[in-house]
Amino acid sequence: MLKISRKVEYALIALRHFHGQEDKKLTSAKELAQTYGVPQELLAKVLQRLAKKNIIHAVKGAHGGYRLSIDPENIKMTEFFEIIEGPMGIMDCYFDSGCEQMDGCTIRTPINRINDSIRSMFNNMTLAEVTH
Amino acid sequence: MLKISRKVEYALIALRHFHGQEDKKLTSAKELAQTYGVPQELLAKVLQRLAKKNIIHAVKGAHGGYRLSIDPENIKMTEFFEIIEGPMGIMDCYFDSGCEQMDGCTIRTPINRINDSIRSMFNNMTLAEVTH
DNA sequence: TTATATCCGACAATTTTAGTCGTAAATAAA
DNA sequence: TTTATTTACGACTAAAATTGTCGGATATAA
Repeated sequence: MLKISRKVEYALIALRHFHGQEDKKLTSAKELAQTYGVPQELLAKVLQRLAKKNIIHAVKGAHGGYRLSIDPENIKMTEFFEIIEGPMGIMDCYFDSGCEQMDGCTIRTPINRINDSIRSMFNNMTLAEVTH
Repeated sequence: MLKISRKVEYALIALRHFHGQEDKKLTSAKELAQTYGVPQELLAKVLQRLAKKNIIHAVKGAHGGYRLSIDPENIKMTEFFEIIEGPMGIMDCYFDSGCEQMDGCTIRTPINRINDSIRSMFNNMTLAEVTH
C-alpha cells in the first residue's frame, strides 16, 4: 500500500545519473542498465516515456543515448509521477467517475482530502530535490 | 501507484459508521456489509484485525457485533494503516534490509526523505479527521 | 438445541506490476 | 553499402500482490 513502482524507481535512478553528468554527455539504456543493475528493457521503456515528454532528449543510432533536456528544478514530482504512471490518486474514484458504490460510499470526501494533501506535497517537491 | 487498499477502504467505511453511532450500539459484520455493499468476509477480517488491536470492541455470539473502543481522535492514521497493512513505506527497503541492489542504489536517501514526509503527514492526521 | 456471531487459517480468483521479445527505423562507422 | 548499435513501440508472458471465498472452531442469546 502507498508504494511507488519499479518504473518510477528506475526512472529516478536514471535521472539522478543524468543530473550528475556533463550536460551534453549521452548515456544509453544499455549502459544505465549495466551500471545500476536494472532490467534493460523495462528501463528502456521508461526512458522512452520520459523522452516523449521532453524530460530527457533522445539521440538515435549508434553512439546514441539520452541526456537531460530540462532543468530538474522545473518539474514537479506530481508531473513526473504522472508521466510514468498516469493519474495519481490513492483511490481510483479520484479520477474515474465509474464507481458503482457511489451511493453507499461514505468516505469519498475524507479520502479526497487525503489525496489533495499528498498531491500538494508532491506539487511542492521538484525532481531536483530527489535527483539532487 | 500510491494507492490505498480495499481493506483500508472498508475499514474506514466501518469506522465512520461506528463513529456516527450511539456509543454502545453493536453492529455486525454482516449488517455493515449489507448496508454499504462490501464483501462480508473481507470486511470481517479487517474488523477482526481492528478488534485485536483494540480499535473496536468485539462481542461474540448471537446479537453480537462491534463498537468503537477508543476515541478516533487518539489514533494516528499511520498506526491505523499499519494495523491493517503492516509497515508502510513507499519502497520495501525502508523497512527490509534484504535488498541486493544496496550498492548500485543511488536513490535511497531521497526516497527515504519522501517516505518521511508521507509518514509525517499521516502522523499528524487522526482517524477522527477521516471518519469525522 | 438452534441460530447467529466472532475468529482464523487456508485457498482461489483476479488484477496489477514487472519483465521479455520481436521488429522497425535511425545513424555512425567500417 | 553493409554492419553494428541504438531508440521506438507494441504484443506478450511471468510473477506478485490484492481481493475475495470457504470451512471449521468457539461463544452466546434465545
